[in-house]
Amino acid sequence: MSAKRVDELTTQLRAWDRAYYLQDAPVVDDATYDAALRELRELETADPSLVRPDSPTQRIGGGVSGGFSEVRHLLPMLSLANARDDDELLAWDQRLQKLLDAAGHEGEPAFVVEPKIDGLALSLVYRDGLLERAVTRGDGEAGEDVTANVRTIRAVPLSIDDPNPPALIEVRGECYIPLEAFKRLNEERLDAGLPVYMNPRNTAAGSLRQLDPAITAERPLAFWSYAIGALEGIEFHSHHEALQWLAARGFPVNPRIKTMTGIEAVREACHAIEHEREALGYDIDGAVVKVDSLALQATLGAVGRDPRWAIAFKFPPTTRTTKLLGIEINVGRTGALNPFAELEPVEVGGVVVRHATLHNEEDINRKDIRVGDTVIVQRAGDVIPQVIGPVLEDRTGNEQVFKMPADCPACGEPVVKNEEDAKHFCVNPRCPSRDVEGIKHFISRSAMDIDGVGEKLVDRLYELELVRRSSDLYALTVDDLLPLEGFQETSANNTVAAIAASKARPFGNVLFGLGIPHVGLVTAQAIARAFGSMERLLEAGAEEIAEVEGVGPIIAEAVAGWCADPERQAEVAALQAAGVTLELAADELPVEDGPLSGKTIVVTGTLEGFSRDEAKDAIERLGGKTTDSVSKKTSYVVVGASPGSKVAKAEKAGVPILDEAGFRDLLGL
DNA sequence: CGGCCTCGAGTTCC
DNA sequence: CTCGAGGCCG
Repeated sequence: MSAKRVDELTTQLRAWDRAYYLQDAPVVDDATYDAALRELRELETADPSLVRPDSPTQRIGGGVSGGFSEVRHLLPMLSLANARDDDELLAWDQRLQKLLDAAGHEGEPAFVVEPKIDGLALSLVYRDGLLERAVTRGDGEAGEDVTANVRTIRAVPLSIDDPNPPALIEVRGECYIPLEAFKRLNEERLDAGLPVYMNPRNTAAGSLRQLDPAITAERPLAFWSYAIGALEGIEFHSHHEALQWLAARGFPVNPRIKTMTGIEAVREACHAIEHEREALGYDIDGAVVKVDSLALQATLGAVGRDPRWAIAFKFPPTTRTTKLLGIEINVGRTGALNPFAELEPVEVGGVVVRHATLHNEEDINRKDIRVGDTVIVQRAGDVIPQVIGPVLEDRTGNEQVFKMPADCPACGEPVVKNEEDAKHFCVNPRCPSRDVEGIKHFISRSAMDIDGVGEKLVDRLYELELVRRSSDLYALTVDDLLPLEGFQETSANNTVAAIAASKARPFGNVLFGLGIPHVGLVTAQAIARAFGSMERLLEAGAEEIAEVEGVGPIIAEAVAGWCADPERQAEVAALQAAGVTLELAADELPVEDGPLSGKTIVVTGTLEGFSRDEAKDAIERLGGKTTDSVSKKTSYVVVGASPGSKVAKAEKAGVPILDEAGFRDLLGL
């Protein structure tokens, strides 16, 4: 009896959810909806055996979570290349046509054009039809597990409406807050005397990161599905087929998504969406164009992290005008003088902008930006604000043309500018600004990752002459910190401990932290692996350094020059004395005698189970070497999806070709 | 030598 | 995220 009623109520509530979120047409008032939900909850309380995992009452169930764990995506979530205007869109189409012609495809491909929702990308994994996991995009490789919070979003189905759901399907889409709901939310907050939220996107992001799902449940989050990721037990042939499949099974799919042929139709569709922008009821920042056929998508592949088969057509960003109060200069750790605009605060696209970068003197003068001008400020999406140019009609004649100072604003030494460089440089090696920025670089996440020492603290420690070089950090004591404002026994202890903990950072990160010009994290790690220790690197000459993969004469010279400087050598010695790791750990050492020793392996195309880095890591851990180009010396070429020209080259050179399964065998997996 | 790709450096805001 | 520059393939 009750079981039947539970079924009825579940079906009814789901239909209402769908009407509300999919057709944007609520068919019942809140009271009726709540009454049905309450009745269902009572029945379930009376007989807990009736509770189904996908019952509408089970949206808030997880309780308070203890933070969010990082989860690796089943397949990387790619980013999108941008087209800022029609020309760039047409250029993309031409590149596409050329690649397709080369691949023997005839005629124009079909495209799908979709509004690009300004929200947060999510990955929803359904196993056997039930929502198992929801993860934020993160860096594309791994994101945060927000399952408990996403379950509270009524637009997200807890189960797939299908009697025979696939074993596994990853649904991707955008979580967002509709503008109307956002306005209402802010009105409620005003009434309650709470501060209002700035914009829907950030509020949606904040809502998903709530530790208590009950709070997330109260936020008006919505969802559009727009892609499929990992799959098992089902196959699609085109993007629009996948979207239709989703729409038929209870997933919200944006009704403005259209399929068409020919770039001219695509262009018109993009502009049509742009014209509708204000009337949509949610924020968008462009249109996304995708090649419809999944086979063609595979043929086209990706460049870096951007798939070649899709592009984001960006709408011109929101712009505002404001007054340019002044132009200030930062001196970076490399000595580069970076001018930035001091602006009268102005709200652009939901954020108050006070500063904007101005790149260099030439750029400022080419745009004819003068201090005192009314300037146009632009902010695309949530990207860095830019000063586009002056409003010439507002000129009074009192504006000042900008000139880069002749002396460094931080140390007063003369500034140097080479003809061929765009930037001015302070070349004083003891410039305080360069020192401080160097220390900030040292503590940064990718370098020593010293939590508990922030930029402000570095500034203060430098002023107080407690820390003048990075190595001085390791001499800091609790007694040094206690007199500083904001430090108690506990916080001082934590800071000292965090600094000490950084001594164990891998050599590659330490080398990066030293701040050698042209040496970023990737290059630092390559050099670290090639030399094994700081000691060996210091002995090496430029020529030997240039043999490292990805290092040419310019970088090699920069490294050798750095190593030859007695002051740098003293700094290295101080770090050594402090106990900082200056050599590879045992598990990072090039394996002398592994199963792949002496083998050179090239990986091409996209592998299912490995990112490029992971594949490289796995090979190196077994003693093998990886390179990018196929030659007679290559032992194997590992070929993933959508490979490039390397396959043909491998065949020609008679190099054995492995697919992913063969690669796993090789690795002994 | 030209073009493509990858990497480095600096930046803003919450 | 973007711009510029270094490295490397063709």
